[in-house]
Amino acid sequence: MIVRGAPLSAAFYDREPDRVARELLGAVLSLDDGHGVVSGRIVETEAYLGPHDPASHSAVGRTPRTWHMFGPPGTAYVYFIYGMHWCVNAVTREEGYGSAVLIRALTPLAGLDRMRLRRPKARRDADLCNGPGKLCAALGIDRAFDGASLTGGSALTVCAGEAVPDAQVLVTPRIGISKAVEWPLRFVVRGDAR
DNA sequence: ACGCGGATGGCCT
DNA sequence: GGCCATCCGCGTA
Repeated sequence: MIVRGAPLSAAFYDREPDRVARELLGAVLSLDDGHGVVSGRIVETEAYLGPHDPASHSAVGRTPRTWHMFGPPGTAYVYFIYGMHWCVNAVTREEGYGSAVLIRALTPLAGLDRMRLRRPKARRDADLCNGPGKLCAALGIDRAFDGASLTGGSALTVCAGEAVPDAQVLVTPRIGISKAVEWPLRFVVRGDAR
């Protein structure tokens, strides 16, 4: 069975973040930690448009924390939040612009045994990766991957998967933010995330 | 099935 | 000093 195609290219990411967020649904995020591959199908994303988007980290400018959000398209921007969680983004548009897509949920595909070890509190497999902090814990994504390329050549990659038809895509406002709360920039595969 | 609050630490003002 | 692009457990129903 084919669950994973070629890595998505820099050209894929070098477009408007909402477009990339929509098309990232169905793609496969995978991390090879040297013992094997841990991966999941992307089922929830959010677009952060850039410096003019009040909810975007890039709105504060290029600081040490937000540095890699201004990197070239296809870069991983990984940040630490609430004193204990990591979250991973895929940088979009041209280098220096500052837009990205937050990966919010995965359906586990491979390496479930390793995910369970890293997420002992998950009672069901469905709870392994159904949140931005949870999926980073399950895959073992942390500061070490901030600035890594997702387009191949690093241990963390995003590969083509089965396309998700429009009829299965739900668009809603973004979650957990306090600015620009109405903007419809969250993309969810119906019935698959949350 | 909800809603609420505590944990926990780095970063910007 | 205050604010987080969160998660989890506990309370009420």
